[in-house]
Amino acid sequence: MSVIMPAGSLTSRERMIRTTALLVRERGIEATSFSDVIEASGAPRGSIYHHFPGGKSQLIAEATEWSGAAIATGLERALAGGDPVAAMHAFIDVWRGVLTETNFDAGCPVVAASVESAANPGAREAAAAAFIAWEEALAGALEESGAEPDRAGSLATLIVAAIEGAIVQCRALRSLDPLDRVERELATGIAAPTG
Amino acid sequence: MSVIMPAGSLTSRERMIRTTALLVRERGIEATSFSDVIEASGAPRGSIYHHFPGGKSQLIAEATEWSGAAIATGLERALAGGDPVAAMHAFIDVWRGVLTETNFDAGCPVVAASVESAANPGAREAAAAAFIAWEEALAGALEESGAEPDRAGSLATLIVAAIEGAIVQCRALRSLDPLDRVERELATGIAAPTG
DNA sequence: GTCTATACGAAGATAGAC
DNA sequence: GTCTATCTTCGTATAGAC
Repeated sequence: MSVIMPAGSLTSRERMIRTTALLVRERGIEATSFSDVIEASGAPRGSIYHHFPGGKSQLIAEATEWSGAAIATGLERALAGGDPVAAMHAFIDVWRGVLTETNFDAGCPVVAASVESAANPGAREAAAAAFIAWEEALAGALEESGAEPDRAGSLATLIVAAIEGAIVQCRALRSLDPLDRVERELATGIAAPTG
Repeated sequence: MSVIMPAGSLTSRERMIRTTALLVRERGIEATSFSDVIEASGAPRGSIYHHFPGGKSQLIAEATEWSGAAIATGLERALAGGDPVAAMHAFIDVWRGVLTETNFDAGCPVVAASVESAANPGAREAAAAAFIAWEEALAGALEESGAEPDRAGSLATLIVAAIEGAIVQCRALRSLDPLDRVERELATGIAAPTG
């Protein structure tokens, strides 16, 4: 890669990774082919194995890693406001946007990586790392705003699991209802933690 | 199909559907081929398009439908005891068994149907029907045991979403921790519903 | 870094015999 | 209801020129 990299531009390699992530969140891993990535990204066909000598496994793993990091960044930005409940609403709003803008065709690429991890161990590892990173960020924010350290971790896992599960349901039902319901229940549960 | 059907036996067609469901929960839809189903079920190759003239789309849709119904049956049986919280624990225990017995290779086939629904509209519809059926059963039981009708529905959605999301995380992490944490949080949340 | 050409296998699907 | 054979398409991956 050249040392000169104008701000805002993307290398062919980066475009391929982003495009792969976008395709995977709609079709899944196995249904996303090199041809699809080439066509959608405009990347040159001959450079696939130059940039990704490990072939599709490597491309998928890197796309999953990129997705996990991108989502983590968005989550951390929301959490920086200091209010975990408000951050959760903002985070859910982003997913609402993804679902409606794609007519419920897109979901979370990290979930796809887990569901189709049998032939993609690298993607599975990247998915695991993503879940851990998201939940650590959430748990830290929950603790800072007064949650018992013992419960912050499990509450963070509940939030991530419920949102991801709701997204899956939204895609199947082609409706935002599951996400709306989960948001409502999570908000009351976090605001009034008992037990 | 013959009229004579000894109890406990399965037709070739039924075996194919069950086997497909088991393969899909491990590999996903796209990574499950006819050859895999033939080999794993022992079904004769020449009968695929006899039983499923709609090809793979039909087989996948029927396998998703069967999975949804099987899980609904298990859930309703657990709920028949009259204690929704106990039923939830029992339900989660079943998933713990699936995860450990398959060394975290298997998840929920209905989730796979949603994630890979782009090329499988029939599977998507079957997944949607499954989610609705599970949540109606849960919501009914929650109402009967005293939950406000208004909240029973959203609580049922939260439970299903959280468990499904936890299963996805368990597969990625190869650990039961996410399911354990979600179970704990759900139990306290249902036992002490505020808001 | 990108190109073309191609090898090679596997997939879903169909036809026609038994 | 099941078999074999085959068609066609598409997938990943590689080789070697530019």
